[in-house]
Amino acid sequence: MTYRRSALMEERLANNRDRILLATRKLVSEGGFRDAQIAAVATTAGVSTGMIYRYFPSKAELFVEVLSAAVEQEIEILTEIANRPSPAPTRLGAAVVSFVRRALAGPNLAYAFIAEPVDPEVDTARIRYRKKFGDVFKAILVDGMEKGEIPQQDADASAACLVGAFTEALVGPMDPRRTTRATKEQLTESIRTFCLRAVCGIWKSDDA
Amino acid sequence: MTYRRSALMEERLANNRDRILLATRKLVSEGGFRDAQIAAVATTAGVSTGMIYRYFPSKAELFVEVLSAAVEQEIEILTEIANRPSPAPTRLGAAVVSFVRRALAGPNLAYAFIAEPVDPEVDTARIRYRKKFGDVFKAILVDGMEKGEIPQQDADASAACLVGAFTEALVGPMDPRRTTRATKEQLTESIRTFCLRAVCGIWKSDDA
DNA sequence: TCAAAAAGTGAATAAACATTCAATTATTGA
DNA sequence: TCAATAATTGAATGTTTATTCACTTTTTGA
Repeated sequence: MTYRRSALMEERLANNRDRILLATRKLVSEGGFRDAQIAAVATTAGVSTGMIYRYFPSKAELFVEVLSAAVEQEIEILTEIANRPSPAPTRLGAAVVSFVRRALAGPNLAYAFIAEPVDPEVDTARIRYRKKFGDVFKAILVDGMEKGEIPQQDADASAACLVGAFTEALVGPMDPRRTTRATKEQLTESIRTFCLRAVCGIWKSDDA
Repeated sequence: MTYRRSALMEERLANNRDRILLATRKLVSEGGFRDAQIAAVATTAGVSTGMIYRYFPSKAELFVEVLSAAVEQEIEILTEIANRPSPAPTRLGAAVVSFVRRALAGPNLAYAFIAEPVDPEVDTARIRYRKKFGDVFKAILVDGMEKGEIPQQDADASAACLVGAFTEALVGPMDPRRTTRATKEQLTESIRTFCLRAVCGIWKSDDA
């Protein structure tokens, strides 16, 4: 054989893959899956369309990987909050605020995460990830109920409701461009209050 | 002129239109907008594809009309509940339960209402209708706050959260086919509890 | 019954994209 | 430098559907 991948080449390949993922993520963040056609991804990543198929078997799998990476990162952050030693309501509020702040901060995948992707394969993944997302909140609820910090309730239903509540409040009403910092903080606070009261009955204000 | 529409003909035309709308609604209920291709709609309605374009300028406008009719009917029911003389929390709980029960009862547009349609034109309509939907709940909240039945809160945010909460709880977790009547009632109750506590702090149980 | 006008049909057209692949360029080790 | 191999390209292909339109059938009023 007169060809074997050098370390440099290996790196360049990995680089290409990352560039494609990044480009996809960017497009999806800005305009949803709708705007992330293969041609657009290729242009944004600075590669050819054929290139993309060297790294990903199909558009659907590319989308799934983008979604998965985004959700896993998000879940990691929220899990850290969920495992803190503070009281369950405090952790829950902190988790909600953490997610909402990031979502309001700039273009992100929140919308694509909620919305229905065109592709059934991606859709399946999306539902799975939403469920996983809810599980973080469910864990806080279950823990809080055990410790008597949160009243008894249907943890599955409450977790789903929580996820629905703060995602809807984010997607629906706001044009992200015409929103000041203060308005955003106000909305964040309103959502936190809603979510805390929803599961605790009473709103507690301590941050974390 | 040797042709003018007779009353009978007029009726048949209206009938065709309705059949097309009904067929679209059926397909969307069962498989989302994805499954409602013009060809499928035509077959289901028992007309030709060309026919559809005699009654609707485009697929998008057909979809919007289906969505609009469904939402308006839903809003009418909920508005009636919102205008009852009972205390605001009672009305709110009743409205939530009313919507959830219908959604769980069988194939319906709940999913399509929440999910992202493929077409931007339909998407715009969808967001508008979701907002309208939230307004019914907002009205109950505002009224309840005035009467001191509901604690002061950001009515816009709470309304959005409510809509998100009960729609998510409906779409996410359940396979409608593998769910018993009892389970459905249980879920309905869990959602009601969540929503009531979310805006009132305390859960009251009276039906309506 | 007849001709004008409209309703109705569905095969053909068109547009939008994902995917492929023959050809080209780059990399590697000898 | 060279041949072998891999990476890369982007025009061509295939697919999926909305939409159109030339043609057929039905309806209407005289």
